[in-house]
Amino acid sequence: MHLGELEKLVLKYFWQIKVADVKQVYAHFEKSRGGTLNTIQSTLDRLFKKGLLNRDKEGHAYQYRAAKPRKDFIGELIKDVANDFTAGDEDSILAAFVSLSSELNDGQLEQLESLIKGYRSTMPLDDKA
Amino acid sequence: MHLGELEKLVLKYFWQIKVADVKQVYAHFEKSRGGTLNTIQSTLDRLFKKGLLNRDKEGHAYQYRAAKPRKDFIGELIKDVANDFTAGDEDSILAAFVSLSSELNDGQLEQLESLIKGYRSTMPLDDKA
DNA sequence: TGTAATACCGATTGACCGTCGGTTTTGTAG
DNA sequence: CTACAAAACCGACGGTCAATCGGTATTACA
Repeated sequence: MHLGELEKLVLKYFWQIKVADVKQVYAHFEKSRGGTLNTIQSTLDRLFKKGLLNRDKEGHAYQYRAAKPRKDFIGELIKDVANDFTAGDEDSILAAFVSLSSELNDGQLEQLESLIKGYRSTMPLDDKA
Repeated sequence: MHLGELEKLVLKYFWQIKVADVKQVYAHFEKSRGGTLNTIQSTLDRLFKKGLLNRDKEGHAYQYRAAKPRKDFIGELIKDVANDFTAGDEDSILAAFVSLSSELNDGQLEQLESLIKGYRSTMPLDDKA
């Protein structure tokens, strides 16, 4: 899944704002980067067609929403990266963790460790996920 | 850093093969996907210009090598993804871990945990990395 | 120094994003 | 029910970039 620069900005905006129609999105980006409402329109449409935004018509305009939480989306993208570059006989997700780990300092490692403990106590018996 | 499909394949190939010249790479991909030697040539050149392959001339031909280990490269890509989609006030790398964590099953969590223990004992005093 | 091997250059095609003007559709007010 | 305004939709264009490949320049070595 490849996203353009504006698409990324818009998606990030939706994770903050939860719901918005085209005019709201346009109002938000107008000052910071110019462009016309139509540009935003087609960007929302492209994101919708990519399955990254949902929408339902409410009165005149569509109300758009992020189709999935940011965490899920980032997780998928990372999985894609890992799959793209990991040999078929490896655990690509674990490989991704290993790759990322080298970027961590000690404090972050601590946080990560407790994070994992949290996960393991939350779903201790689910090993077929 | 955006890579095309062939570029990804070639890069993966180099992580296996370590060193190769254009003819070798061409020989490898000729059967599986066709194309001409020139296509491989320009792909290697593009990867070289992107800094993903190194090369030195040896006799007639360049000998190409991956410029960095696979793990480093994946780590960077993941960092990019995290930065692209994480709000400025967050720890994007940690956020990436959190995102990825939800993809893990219990067995993988165990492996990850011991992995982290390994890291922490390897560099226990380096908290400014 | 000639020649074959190789690198380099340039052009083309096909995606895809950002951009926007113009037209069609549609909700709603009167 | 109809007219109007608001919004969606369509189509086009420019720019970027990967893949492709033919042709030309370069170069190592016999």
